[in-house]
Amino acid sequence: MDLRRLRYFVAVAETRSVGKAAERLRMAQPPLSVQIRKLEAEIGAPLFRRGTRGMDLTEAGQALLARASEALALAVDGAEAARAVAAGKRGRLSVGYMFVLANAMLPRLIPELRRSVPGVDLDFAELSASTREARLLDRSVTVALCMPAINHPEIQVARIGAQPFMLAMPIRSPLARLGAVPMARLQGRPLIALPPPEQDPASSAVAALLRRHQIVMPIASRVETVHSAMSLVLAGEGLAIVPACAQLGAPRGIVFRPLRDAADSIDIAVCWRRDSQSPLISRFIKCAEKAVARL
Amino acid sequence: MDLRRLRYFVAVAETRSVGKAAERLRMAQPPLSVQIRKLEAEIGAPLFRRGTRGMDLTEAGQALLARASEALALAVDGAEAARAVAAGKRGRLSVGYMFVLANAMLPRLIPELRRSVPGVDLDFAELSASTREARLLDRSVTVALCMPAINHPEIQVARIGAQPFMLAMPIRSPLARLGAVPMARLQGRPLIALPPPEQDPASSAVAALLRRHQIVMPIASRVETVHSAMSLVLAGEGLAIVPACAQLGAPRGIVFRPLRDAADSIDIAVCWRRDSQSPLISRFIKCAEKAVARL
DNA sequence: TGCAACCCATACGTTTTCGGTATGCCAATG
DNA sequence: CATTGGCATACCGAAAACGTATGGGTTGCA
Repeated sequence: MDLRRLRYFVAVAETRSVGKAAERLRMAQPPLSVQIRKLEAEIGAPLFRRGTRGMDLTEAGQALLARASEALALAVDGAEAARAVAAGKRGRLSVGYMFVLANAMLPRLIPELRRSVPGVDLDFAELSASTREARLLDRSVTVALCMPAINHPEIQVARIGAQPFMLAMPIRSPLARLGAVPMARLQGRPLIALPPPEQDPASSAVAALLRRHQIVMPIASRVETVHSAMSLVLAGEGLAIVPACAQLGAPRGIVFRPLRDAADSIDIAVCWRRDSQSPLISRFIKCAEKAVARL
Repeated sequence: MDLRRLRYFVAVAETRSVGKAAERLRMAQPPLSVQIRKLEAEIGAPLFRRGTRGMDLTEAGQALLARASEALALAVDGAEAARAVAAGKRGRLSVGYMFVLANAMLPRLIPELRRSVPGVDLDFAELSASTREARLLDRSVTVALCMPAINHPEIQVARIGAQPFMLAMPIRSPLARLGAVPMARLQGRPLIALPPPEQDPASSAVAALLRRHQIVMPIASRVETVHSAMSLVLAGEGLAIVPACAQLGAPRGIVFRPLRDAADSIDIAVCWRRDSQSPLISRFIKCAEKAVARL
């Protein structure tokens, strides 16, 4: 069963003539006649009644015509759909993000994406620091918004921005009266820490910052997520050093202050599998850069 | 866009391996590999990710796979449907019948047909004597139950039975007291006649019968249909000479008597276009013969 | 009645394309 | 480092399709 034969068949059925169909198909009449007869032989039944003025579908031919034209349409539609997906005009983009970035970026990013890649199904998934690599590698997300970037040979990274660290504290904290907090004032104060570096590289940046200024902060608690850290800060358990974007969506009762003398910042990056050549990725990066630019 | 390529593509997609797919398709691996690459060239985008352990669909490939397997299924289904229609296992049979036969035959015929050709859509249309040929020739009915047969070079006929003529009269008619009515008793009585021969050959059989017995019956009325004739008989307008099967479904108040000395009968026939080679026709004839046998 | 026009079918030679075999290349494995 | 597994490439023989030329039937007009 050959698709070309079906295409020929449909043409003959629609023009009710081998000659007309041959013209439409830009071919000579005899080979078309042969192909139609071969199709009939393959089916095992006549599909046309040959009259003196052209051809006329038999009942069997009508039964075939309905399905054949549908199959034909599906085949070309399949090719077009594949091309559209390859061109990034259609498809699915699964976006993973880390919670710290959600409140700051998603409200900008999502409308930007819808404008940039209409016709693409978007879905969003929050990633934890411990699973984000796996989610990219098994393709359950196509791109990930990370802070900082993932370091892995199979994963490619585009830096789209950076965030300075800020100190989060309860509003009643004495440090809250300062416009910017000198690093020295952190000495000895309890810290709400995020998971250790092997799970979350962000915490290693904080550790490096403190080490460089020779500050020691006892660890009051380790928590998994930034918003757990916020809860503990609010409860007065200690201070947290977090990227500036964490301010958005933080509970009332917590204030943020820049750290004087600390130029450290943490990268915001888009990460994806090196072998995902989807053109949606570069479009996504453009959108993410725009969303970051307005932070 | 070739259906064979799509079949190959689906096989590779499902087995996730060129080698395995080649085995399933009973062909060598290299030509299959070539065909897949040609398909990718035709689409203009890679459909698979080549890994070290087999092939893996890209997003574009997934988009194609869904449509391709559907198109494939439609194509084979189309071929099967055409074969089924050609074999009379499926399709449509449009049955025309003349009213006189309806009450006598349809109650037997329809269940017989449903048993004999399940899966075939049946539809029924009453035919008038004046249009039955045209309805066959333009294929708006496939077969026609006629009495008597149609005589036309394009129309083929199978005689399936015959009906003797009977005399229809009001129950109060003096002739109703006889078991069989001698032809002579018809002399001079008013006749309800059907359309003249060029429109309805049945009436010519009646005319021939009367002529042979040298009976003259003045024509009280000409009517189009047997059931109009029955109404006039009931109203006392005259007598009617009709095939025996007209008894079924005739109104109360009309009685039927055989005509003594009149061995004439009128054929019941199945008629169809000579070029309608549908196998449903021969099945229909068998069913009609069974239905007639029990009259 | 004869001739031209129309349409589909058949025949044959040329070209395209497909499938098989042999082989190369790369990565993973032991 | 050799072996294995898997896909890609090269080349050749075979099959199928296309085009041209032609036959045969019917319609329509002179």
